[in-house]
Amino acid sequence: MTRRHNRTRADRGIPEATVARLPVYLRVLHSLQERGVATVSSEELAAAAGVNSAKLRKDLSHLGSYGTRGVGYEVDYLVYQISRELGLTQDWVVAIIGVGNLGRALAGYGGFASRGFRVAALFDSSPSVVGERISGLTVRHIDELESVIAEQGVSIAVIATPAAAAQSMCDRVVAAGVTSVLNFAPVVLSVPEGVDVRKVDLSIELQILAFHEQRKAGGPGDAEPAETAEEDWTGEMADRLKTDPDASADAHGDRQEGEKPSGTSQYIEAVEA
Amino acid sequence: MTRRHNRTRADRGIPEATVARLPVYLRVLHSLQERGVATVSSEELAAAAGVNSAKLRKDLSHLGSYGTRGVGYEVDYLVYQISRELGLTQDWVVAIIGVGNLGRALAGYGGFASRGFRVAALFDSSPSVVGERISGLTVRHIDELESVIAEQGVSIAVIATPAAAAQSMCDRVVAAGVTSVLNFAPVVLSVPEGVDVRKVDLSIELQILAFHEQRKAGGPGDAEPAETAEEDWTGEMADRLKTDPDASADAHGDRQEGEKPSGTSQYIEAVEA
DNA sequence: GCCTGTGAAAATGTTCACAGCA
DNA sequence: TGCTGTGAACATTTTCACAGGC
Repeated sequence: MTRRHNRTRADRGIPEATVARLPVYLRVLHSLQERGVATVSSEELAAAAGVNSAKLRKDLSHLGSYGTRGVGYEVDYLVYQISRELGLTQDWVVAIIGVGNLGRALAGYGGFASRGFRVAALFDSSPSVVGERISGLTVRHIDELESVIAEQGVSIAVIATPAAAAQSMCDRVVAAGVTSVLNFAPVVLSVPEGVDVRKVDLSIELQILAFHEQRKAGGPGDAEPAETAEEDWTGEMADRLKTDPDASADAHGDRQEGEKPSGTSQYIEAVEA
Repeated sequence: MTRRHNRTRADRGIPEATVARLPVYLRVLHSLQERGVATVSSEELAAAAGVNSAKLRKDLSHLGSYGTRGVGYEVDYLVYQISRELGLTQDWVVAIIGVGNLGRALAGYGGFASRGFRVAALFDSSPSVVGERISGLTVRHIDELESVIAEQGVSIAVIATPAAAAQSMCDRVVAAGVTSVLNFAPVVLSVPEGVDVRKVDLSIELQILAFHEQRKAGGPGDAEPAETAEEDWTGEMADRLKTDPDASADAHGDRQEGEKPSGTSQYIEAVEA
């Protein structure tokens, strides 16, 4: 009883794994539209999306029976169905918090244009940034956060502040009514029930790649797989691994990293385009 | 028989889901180190990392028995073990391809400093960018890609080019010897066996949030769950959904999007003022 | 008594393989 | 014949719950 109606055809319960792939299918379908392709088979679509065709068919079957046996899927129709399922047939109002290097890149990113998202406001705390015009928007001071979010009906906030400011900014946007947060700061945000958070994190991605890269060579440290517990561990190694960065307070508030490696601070994560 | 040695204690087969979480634990542990915390329980660590404690314990158990019953885990030691497992006790040489808004943000991102990653080169094709100095590095022309990758021993490439250039740049870095790629361009990259690709994609994340956001309101279109197949579909809706953006070629080669709402692009620019 | 490490159960996700419709 | 839609097998991941060491 997740939703009000009694389960129908496609059922309202689409698996998370499927939801995460629908945007990929949609992107491929869009480019097929551009190339004037009218129909596509699960095999072709799957190949272009980088998944196996059985998986693609099962994914699409969760939305309903939108294909034609012996033929394939009609591109336009499928685009419409997936868009509708993802909620892209309506507009979502987005606010970007933190206008540093990353925030600028995001604000200037035409990808929001991928229909469905409208960046309505940019916020920063630094006087040297507030008032600046970026991609057609004037950067506002975070003091205006609550009022602007309410006025504009922002429902998605993109947090692109330094790690130290992320949680407090998150708390504020949530208190102001935002129910979805996309976090680019390298911290684990905690939010109340009912609020969704997704994170994008460059250093995590790099570390995962490093893990596999190491495997291609040969096990951890590229040496013996470490048999016993204490093995080659020495207290002094702890120091080599100490100079942390992450959650370290930025002393200040909302300046983005990059320019000056202020103290030990660094980080501010990832991104996207 | 994944690796050469016969399975030992921790076994070389760490689940992917676990690998993806280790960096998060590591980040939390680093901040505990900074705060001078010497020991932590699975409950505390899990809470800070935003996961359930049973999951955390199982994850760590894949690395070995590094905890003490009745006590918890020694922070320094765990940092060392996770770092080693992730391959962060050695340095990985990184190259960033594409120095647009995003590439700059990435290049200036101190997060690489999180030990283990060293940005050794920046590449772009635009004459107006080549030669520029960013974060201590001089931007090189992509013609030098192959030679620099070989010289510097780059093993991880970060692709921050427009969608249209991504696959060809990927092919080149792979041919030059790179075996791990972090892709920020909105395209599905295809690579030969043995090469790892991870993607970071803003619009996909936003779309996933939109899906859940829509659910909080009420089903697709916020209207009837669409009973029959043809339902409210009309051909004209196809047009509303056509003017794609994403995979659309940028005509040029390596300029980042944002500045010029090239052609059909919408939103972003016009919005607000 | 407290907290780790882990079997076993449950849930989720993937792949196979084929029935059945166009 | 060709390709979708889907049961059923398989694989992975999560969660439970508790045995056992400190």
